[in-house]
Amino acid sequence: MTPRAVPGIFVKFFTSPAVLPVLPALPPSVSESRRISQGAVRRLSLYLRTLEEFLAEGRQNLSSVEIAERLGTTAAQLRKDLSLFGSFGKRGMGYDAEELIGRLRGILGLDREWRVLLVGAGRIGSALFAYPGFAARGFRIRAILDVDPGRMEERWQGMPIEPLGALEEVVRRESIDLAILAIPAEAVQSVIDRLAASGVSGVLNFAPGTFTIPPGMSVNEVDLALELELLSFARTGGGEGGIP
Amino acid sequence: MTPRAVPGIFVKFFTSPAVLPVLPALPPSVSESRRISQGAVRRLSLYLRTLEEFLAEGRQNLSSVEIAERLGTTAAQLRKDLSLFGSFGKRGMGYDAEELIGRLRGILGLDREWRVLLVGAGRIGSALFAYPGFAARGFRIRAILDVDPGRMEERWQGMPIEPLGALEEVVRRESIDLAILAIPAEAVQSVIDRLAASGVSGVLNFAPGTFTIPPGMSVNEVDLALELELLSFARTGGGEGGIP
DNA sequence: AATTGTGAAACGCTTCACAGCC
DNA sequence: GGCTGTGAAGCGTTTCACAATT
Repeated sequence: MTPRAVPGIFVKFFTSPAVLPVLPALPPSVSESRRISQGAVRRLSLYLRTLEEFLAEGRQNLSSVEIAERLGTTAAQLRKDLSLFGSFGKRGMGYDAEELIGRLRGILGLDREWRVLLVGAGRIGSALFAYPGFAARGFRIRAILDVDPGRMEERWQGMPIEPLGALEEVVRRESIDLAILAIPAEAVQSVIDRLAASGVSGVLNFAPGTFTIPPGMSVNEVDLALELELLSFARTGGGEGGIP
Repeated sequence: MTPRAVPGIFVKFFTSPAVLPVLPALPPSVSESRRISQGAVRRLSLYLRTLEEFLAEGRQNLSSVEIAERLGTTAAQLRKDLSLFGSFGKRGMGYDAEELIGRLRGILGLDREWRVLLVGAGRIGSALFAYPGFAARGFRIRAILDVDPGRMEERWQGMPIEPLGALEEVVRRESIDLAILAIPAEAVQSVIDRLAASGVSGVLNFAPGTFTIPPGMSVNEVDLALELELLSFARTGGGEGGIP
């Protein structure tokens, strides 16, 4: 009788597979609500990364075929994905790398800074704190929380580790937008609820489990063991298992 | 002109979205090759986790509705997924938790030990080395490699950090099945190639980038920044960006 | 009476193919 | 001539609904 449960995927209001709601966004006509699949959003991120690679190589003008080829996808897929948000190329010419990068950043919400709270200062928390990929995309870790009072003396790059009890205060003080949860599964539900009550509506969670997501909140789950299980399945070939 | 490129997904021989090839597996008739979607495999992992939760609570007999409800999916989806591999329930009765757990473990290849090589002893490598979720699923880290010669004095839980140059020797010595890559993106391609040449055919890679996957190899990419970008997209609502 | 397993229908995503534009 | 943007076709996945089974 779980009131609102959620799988290893994520959610906002949700329908079944993994769909993010999107407001007008204005491509075809005017005000018209659509839904963008998680797959499409993931691909937009990959297009952005690939364009940055090309730009670093000095390639300014690119066709959908070139971009798609490098990524191992198809040009039609790329053009269809972009067409969900507008029309960013020139017929006969292709795309301007710099311009498309700017557009994608805007679409993905990467044209601003995101103020991030790290909850959990264990090994995973420490690795994420130092992960350069976050800062490169505008995600700034502004505060660190941990349950263990023994950690309160520590400073990470000058940043104090504050007690979990201070969550609400810290969220307010630092105007936190998003939280990263690197804590044991047992602690996740309570932290999610407190974050939601404090107005934080985006959470990246690394502890596997089934949680109830408050309405309006987006939770993205990363289950590291599950990612390895995909490989054990692939290497096993589906495993015998069979039917009697 | 990349010969064989790959997106942020994974691959074995692959078709477009994300499909794992599966040998006979024997449900419907007999020898007949099918393909299981990555989504279905992910859900099987989630069913397994949920059944273990139920079993820990003392619930032995479960209906598809109960399992699906806890996970936030539908009973039809669960039954369809299971039917890809056989028929594991009793009509009118539901599923026996213990038996279905065993079947799922077999299907996912979790009924054995996997000998894992950790490449990269930086912060992420260190977090993964200590991650308890891997051991709980039978993934045993048997060796650690790093480029930095200064690390060679260290012992992690008694395990030496060996030089990257010893990769081939270590793979042979420890009969490595799978590798986890926690190294800079620049180093990934060469390590993938050397692993493939040494007979390691499953890789979990944490460095974002576009790589060429040798035939027969499965690579699963986890891009931590991309997981946060999904949240920035969700919170932005697709972002203005708009069309001129 | 309850619940599975599964064809068939519905749905959504990907690919095709070409009109429209540069 | 070359390449984008997009309706329509194709295809895979999810949902429905019911016959089969305990």
